[in-house]
Amino acid sequence: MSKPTILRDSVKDHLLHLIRQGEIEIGKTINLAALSRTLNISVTPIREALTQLEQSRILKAVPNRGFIVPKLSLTEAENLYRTIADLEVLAVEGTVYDEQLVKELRNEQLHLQQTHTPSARLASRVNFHRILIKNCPNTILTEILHDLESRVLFYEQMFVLDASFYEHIDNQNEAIIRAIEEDNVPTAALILNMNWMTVLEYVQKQLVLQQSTNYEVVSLSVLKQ
Amino acid sequence: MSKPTILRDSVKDHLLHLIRQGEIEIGKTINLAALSRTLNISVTPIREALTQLEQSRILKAVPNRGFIVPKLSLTEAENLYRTIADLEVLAVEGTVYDEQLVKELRNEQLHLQQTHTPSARLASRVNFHRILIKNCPNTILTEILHDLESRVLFYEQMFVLDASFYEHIDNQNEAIIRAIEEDNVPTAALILNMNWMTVLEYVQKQLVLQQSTNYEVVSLSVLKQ
DNA sequence: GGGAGATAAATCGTATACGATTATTTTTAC
DNA sequence: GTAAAAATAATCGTATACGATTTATCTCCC
Repeated sequence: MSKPTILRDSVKDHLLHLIRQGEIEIGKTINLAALSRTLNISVTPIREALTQLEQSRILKAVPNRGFIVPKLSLTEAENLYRTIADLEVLAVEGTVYDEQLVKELRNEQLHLQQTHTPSARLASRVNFHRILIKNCPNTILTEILHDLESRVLFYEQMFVLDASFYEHIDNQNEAIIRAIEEDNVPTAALILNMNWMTVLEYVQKQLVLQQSTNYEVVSLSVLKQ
Repeated sequence: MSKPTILRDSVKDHLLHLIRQGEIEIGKTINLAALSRTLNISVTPIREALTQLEQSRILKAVPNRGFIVPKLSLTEAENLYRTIADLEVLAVEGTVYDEQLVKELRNEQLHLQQTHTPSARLASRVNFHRILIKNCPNTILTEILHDLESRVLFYEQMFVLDASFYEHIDNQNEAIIRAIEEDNVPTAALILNMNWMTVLEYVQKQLVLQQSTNYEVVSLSVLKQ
């Protein structure tokens, strides 16, 4: 006897997928009527899903205008990534790593090394972190982490991360696994924190670049006058 | 130029108030039609608010039956309070306590000492913690804490906390303030953690009591047969 | 060509309607 | 009297309708 499908849950998954694929542009209103036609359902469950994503802070509701993916500020990026790092360290410290779990980490690490498209790499990186906290007994903590990671995924996929970035990540993941294998949790935690700080630095760099690109566009249009 | 009122936000506040006042019984479906009549609005924004509270995990949606306040399990209580304690310690470690903030803490502590009804004490205790993290620069962290505390408030108000509990809290708050005044953050953090563990122990005790009370009721009805 | 104002079109947020499901009440059988 | 089945009422989740607001387009004037 299977659980009934609630449309808002399906819509929420679909929306998250669209967001993660970068198919929703920052600042642009998500069009309810278009979504309704695409999904062939009414706007009611769509709105319910959207308001849930608003509650998650993945989306922002602009009254009378609709729902948008908000721009990520430098400050918010910093706060998000620092919090993720801190929480994941807590989760790792609360986890017992048996052989099976280490094996899964190793497999995902191998997969990350063998994968070459940005989206596949991102997915693999995400999986690595999911496996890392998979056996954490504190489900509240893992739920929060899951939510926070959902929030940053969109921005990461947007910044078509390059090869040197993944080489760096690769090395850090490797070191994390090794520390875990040696039951050296403090070291694993330390490298894990560094790992997230690496991501933060990269995202911040891209945000600054993006900002100065926008500034140049504005400057050019001023010169046109 | 003020922001337009979005009904679901007002409804959400109202629902949270009802929940915190214990006016919604655990496990019983929240009646949409009754709420619609009470608030004199349609069920649409009510459902939007409810689905947001579902997303917050304050409520649970039971398909085709509606929304309920879920029962708090011992495990979940432990995970919630441990996570709150850990996060609040992080927030305190990231906060600079100036004279003004310490003064506010002192005032709230005095208020807690002078207040005698359970609901006023709970409100004061909550305020104390809010002031404690008020100047934390990491707004992501404070948002998460705010959400987590919302989740446990209902259960705390339900367990009409007694005088010895508040005496204990009082002492711990006093010690936290003193440690902060001495710029001794590690000690403040330690006592803060103990503070939340005290609350956890009390809530767990009440949950166990409640459980055995329910067991007795079931046993009596079996004997009747 | 650009800005301002007016108008039309599109869209949002909420209300209402309705079929499906659950809860409650009534009826039937033992 | 009790349990099970049937009938009825209540409610949920979704679709549709509609007034309010925003966006896009058009026209006029400088």
